[in-house]
Amino acid sequence: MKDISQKLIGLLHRGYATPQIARIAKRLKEPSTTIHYNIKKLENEGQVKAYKAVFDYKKIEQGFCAYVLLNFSPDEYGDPERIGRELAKYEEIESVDIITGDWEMVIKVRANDQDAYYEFVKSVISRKGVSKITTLMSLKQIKTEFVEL
Amino acid sequence: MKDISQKLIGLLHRGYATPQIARIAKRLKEPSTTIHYNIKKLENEGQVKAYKAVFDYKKIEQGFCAYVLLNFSPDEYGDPERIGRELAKYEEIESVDIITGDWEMVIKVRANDQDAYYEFVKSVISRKGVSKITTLMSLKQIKTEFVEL
DNA sequence: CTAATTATTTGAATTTTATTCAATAAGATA
DNA sequence: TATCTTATTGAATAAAATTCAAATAATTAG
Repeated sequence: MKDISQKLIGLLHRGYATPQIARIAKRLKEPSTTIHYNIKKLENEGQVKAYKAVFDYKKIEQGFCAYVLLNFSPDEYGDPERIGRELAKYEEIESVDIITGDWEMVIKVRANDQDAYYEFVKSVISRKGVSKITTLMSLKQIKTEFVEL
Repeated sequence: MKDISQKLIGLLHRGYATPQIARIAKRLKEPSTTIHYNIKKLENEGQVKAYKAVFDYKKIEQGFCAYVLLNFSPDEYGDPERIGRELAKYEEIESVDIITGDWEMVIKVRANDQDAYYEFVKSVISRKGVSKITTLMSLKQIKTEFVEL
C-alpha cells in the first residue's frame, strides 16, 4: 500500500488547488468565460498568492497550536525580518509577523503535540538573537485561515 | 462594467476552489484515479475543511493586520467560546483561539487601514464581557496561512 | 492459517470543466 | 469624435475530473 495521504497533505498545504470557475459562474450568474477572464486578471496582478487546502488539524496529527511572542537581543544578528524569513521556511510555522509593542515578532506554530512543539522551540526558535520567548498555547481553535472549525 | 473582482475575492476567501488532481498526479507520479480516490477519502473523513485562495492582502485593500489579545470579565456573559464563535462570523477575522496565560483569547484581524480597524474594534470587539484589549499591530507580514509573502 | 471481507489501485470510458479564440461592447484617452 | 485599450461573451477545443469495473492488496473472522 502506498501512503499517499501524507504526500497529499504536504502538497495541498500551500498550493496545488485551483478555483472552481464553473461553480463560481453559476453562483454569480455570469458566463464562465467572464469569470475565467477576471480570475486570470486577479492572478496576473498578483492579488492571489495561492490556492490551497485548509485542514482539520486535529485529524491530521497537528492538533497542537501556539502563538509565540518573540524578543530579540539588539546587538547580535540584528535583523528581525531576516530571522522571520528564515523561520517562515519551516512548514510547522503558519504565520510570521513583525509587530509593534512589547514584543517584536509573533509566529503561529502547529505541531503534533506539546512534546513536538517543545522540540521545535528548542531546535528552531531558540537561537542566538532571540532574547525572550512567550508562548500563548491554544486551548481551543475556533477559526483559522478564515475557516470556522 | 461589472465589478466582479470583489465578488470573486469574497467567494475565494473561504472556498470555491478545488484540488488539481492531474497536477498532483504528475508530481507524485501516480495515476490520477489513485489521487482522486485518496483526495475524496481525505474529504470524506473530514480531514480537509476547505479549498481556498490566499491573497496578497495589501493588493486587495486589506493591508492592515493585527493580533488582538482579549480578557473577559468573569461575571457577565461568561462563556469565551460562545463569544469566540460569534466573532468568528466576521469575515474581517482570520482566526480565533482560546488560549492559556495572561489573556484568554487571541484573534487575528484584517482591515483596509488603521481607521477601519479602529471602527471594527469599537463596533464589534469592544462589548460587554470584554474587560481588556491589547493590540499587536503587524508592521510586516512575512508569512500567512502557510504562504510566504 | 485460510477464507471471506473490505479497502485500495488502476485503465478505459464518460462527463464535466477549463481554456482558447474571435467577435463585440464598453470605457478611456487624446 | 476617433482611436486605443480593456472587458464581456458564445462557440469550439482541449484538458481535467469523475465514474465504472476489474484486479490487487490488506484486514478480519472463523
